[in-house]
Amino acid sequence: MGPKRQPTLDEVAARAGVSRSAASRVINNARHVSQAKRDAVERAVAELGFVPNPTARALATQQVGAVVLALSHHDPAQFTDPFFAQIILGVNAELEKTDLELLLVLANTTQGQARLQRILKSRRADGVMLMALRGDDPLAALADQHDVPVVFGGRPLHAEPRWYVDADNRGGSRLATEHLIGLGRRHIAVITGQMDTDAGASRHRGYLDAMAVAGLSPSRVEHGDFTEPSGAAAMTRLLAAYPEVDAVVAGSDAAAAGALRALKAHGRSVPGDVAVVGFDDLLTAQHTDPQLTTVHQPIHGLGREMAKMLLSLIAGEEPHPLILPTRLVRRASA
Amino acid sequence: MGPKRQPTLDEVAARAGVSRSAASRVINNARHVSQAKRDAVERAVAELGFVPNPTARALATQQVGAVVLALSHHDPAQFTDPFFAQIILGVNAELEKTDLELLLVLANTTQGQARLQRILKSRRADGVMLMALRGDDPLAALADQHDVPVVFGGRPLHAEPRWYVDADNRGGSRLATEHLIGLGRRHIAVITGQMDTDAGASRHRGYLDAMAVAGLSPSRVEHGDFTEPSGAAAMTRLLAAYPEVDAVVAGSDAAAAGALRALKAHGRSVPGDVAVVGFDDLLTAQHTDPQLTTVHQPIHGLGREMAKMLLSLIAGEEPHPLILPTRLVRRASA
DNA sequence: AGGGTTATTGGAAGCGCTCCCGGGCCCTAC
DNA sequence: GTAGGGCCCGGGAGCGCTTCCAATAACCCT
Repeated sequence: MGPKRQPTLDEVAARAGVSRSAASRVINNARHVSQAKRDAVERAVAELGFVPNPTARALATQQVGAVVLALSHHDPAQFTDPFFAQIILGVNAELEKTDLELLLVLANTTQGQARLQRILKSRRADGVMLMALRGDDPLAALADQHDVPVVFGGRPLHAEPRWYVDADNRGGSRLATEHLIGLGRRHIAVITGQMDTDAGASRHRGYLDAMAVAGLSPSRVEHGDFTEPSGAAAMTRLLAAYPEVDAVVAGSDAAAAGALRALKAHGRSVPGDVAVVGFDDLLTAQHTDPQLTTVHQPIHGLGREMAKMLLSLIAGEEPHPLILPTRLVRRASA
Repeated sequence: MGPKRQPTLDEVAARAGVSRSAASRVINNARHVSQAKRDAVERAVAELGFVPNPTARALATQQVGAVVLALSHHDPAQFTDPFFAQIILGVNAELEKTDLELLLVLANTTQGQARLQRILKSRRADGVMLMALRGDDPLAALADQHDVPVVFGGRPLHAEPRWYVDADNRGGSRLATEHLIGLGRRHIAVITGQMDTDAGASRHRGYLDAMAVAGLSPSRVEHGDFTEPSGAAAMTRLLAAYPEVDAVVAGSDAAAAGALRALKAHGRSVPGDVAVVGFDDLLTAQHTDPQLTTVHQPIHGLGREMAKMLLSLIAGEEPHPLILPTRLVRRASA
C-alpha cells in the first residue's frame, strides 16, 4: 500500500512558512496573496503531493462537488438498452470539463427511490439529472421538495417541469409516418412504446398527426414497451389482426428490430411487403437486416445538454428548457 | 423549493433535551443510552425530519460512504455494449443492500484516468472496482499506489492483482470449440476479441486448448475487438482467405452477430455452411437469426461479486480472488 | 505631506458530525 | 460500610478545510 496519510493544508502551510489561510488562498487561486508566498506554497504542494480533501472542503463550502444521474427505468432489460449508455456517455463528456463527480442512482426500485430522496435530503449532491420517468413516478415531484436543482431528461407524463431537455418525439414520429405515406403505404400500423411515458405517448401522437394531415384513418395500434421482444410480439399480433398491414412505425429501434424478426418469421419481406421505421437511430439500427430506416435523436447530446443545464443551474443561472430536434434517417427498411 | 436548511444534530439534541453526544449515539444506534432519551431523540428526529449530514460524518469518521466503479473501455461504442450495463446492474444490486453510493468513472480518456487518481488520492471513495483493462493500462498499478482497496473485474493482461473476479474465459471458449468439434466441424476459425485484453487472449487460448486436445491444427485467426462491425469485417476477411471454413468461434456475441451478418451477405447459411458460436450470452444472442449458440458468462454475477468482494475488503476481511464458471448455451447457430 | 484606498496577512470561528474521557450514579460483593 | 465495576451522560477536542475579520503594509491622489 502507498502513503498512509495524505498531507493536510496545515502541513503545506508550515512547510511554506505561511499561514493556513494564505495556503488556502493559493490552492483556491484566490486574490490577496503575494507572488512570493504563492510560489512558496506551490512548491510545498508539489513536494508534499498535497491534494485538498474534498470532504473537508465540502463541509466548509456547503458544496459537495458531485451530481447524481438518476435513471428511473422499468426493469433491468430496459437499462441494458444502449440508450442509457449513450446518455451516460453524454453526461460524462460534459462533466469531464468540471471537477464534479458522477453519482449513479438506479431509481427503479422503491429502494433506489428512497436512496435518491436521502441523497437529496442530506445534500449529498449539488444537483440531479432525472431520466425516463414513468407516468406515475413519485420522483416527478422531487424538484419541489428539496433545495437542489433538478433537470429532467424527457418530460414526465403529466407535468411540465421547470427544467428539462427532451427530444422532439412527436415531430420525429410524424416525420417517419409522413415518409411511409409518401412511399404510398396506406395500411400503416403503429407499435407504441410504453404509453405511460411521455416519449411513448408523444411518438404515438406524432403518428396520429401525420395520419390526420394525410386524411388517413389511423389503422391499428399495438402496445409495446420499447423492447425487442415486445416489438416482436406486437408485430405478431398485428399480422393476425390486420393482415393487410403494409407499414409499421415502431416506438424504438429495438421494437423495430423485434418487428423485423416477427415479419421474417411470418415470411413477410421488408420493405417489400411491409415497410418498417424505428426510432432512436442506435448503432444497432445499422446491424439489422435490412438496415433500419429510423428517426435519429441525439441521445449523446441529450445527456450533454442535461449536464450543461444542470451546471448552469448550479452556477445560479436560469436556463430554458430545451427540445432537441430529431430527423429521419433513410436506410433500407422503408 | 422546499426547506432551505436541514436541521442539525444540535437542534435535534436541543429539542430532545439531551446532549449532542447522546443524540449521536442514538442515531448511530450505539449503546449507553437510556430508553427514555432514546425515545426522546427519535421523536425529535422524526419531528424535525433530521437526516445526518454525510459530509460531516465522512469528515469525522474518515469514511466517505461511496465506492467507485471505474470502466476503462476502449471507445464509446464499446461502452454501449450491454455488458457494461449488466455489470452496473450487478454492482448496484449488491450496493443497494448497504448505504454506499456509487461513483461512476469512465476512465478511458487520460482525463478520466487522472480523475480516478485524484479520487483515490483525496480519498473521495472507500474503494474501487476497476473493469476492462487494456494490457498497458496504467491503472493496473493503482492498487499499490493508494491506501484504498481495489478489486479488479477481469484481470489485467500481465499482472495478477491481489483481488479480482473474473469469468472462466479460457474454459468457456474451450467448451465452445469442443462443441464445434463434436459437431464434426474441422475448419474451425476464430474471431478474437481485443488481444491486449486478458479476456481476448484467454478466449483465444481456450480455442487453442480444444484444438490441440482434438489433434486439430488451429485453422485461422482473425482479430477483432469484440464489436459487431469488427466481427463482420473479420468474417469477411475469413471468407476470402479461408473459404473452406465451416465453423467460427467469436470473441463475443456482438462479434458473432457481425459474423452472422457477413455470412448472410456472402450467401452462406448458418449453421448449414458455417456454424457460429458467440461469447457472453447477452439478451441479443436470442435476437439474432439464427439464435446464437454461445458461452454464457454470469455478467450480472460478476458485478455482484466485485461489489461483494470490495465490501468485504472495506470491512477489513481478506477475500480470495474469484473465477466464475461459464457454460455453453446451445441454440440454433451451432 | 496627509487622508483615503487597496493589498496582504494570520487568527479564529465555523461547517456538522464522531468519539474519547472523566464524572455521576447505582448495584454488587466482600 | 465501602471499594469496585458496570452503565449513563455531557463536555470538548478534533476531522481538514474556507472565510470573515481586524490589523498592517503599501500605494495613490491632491
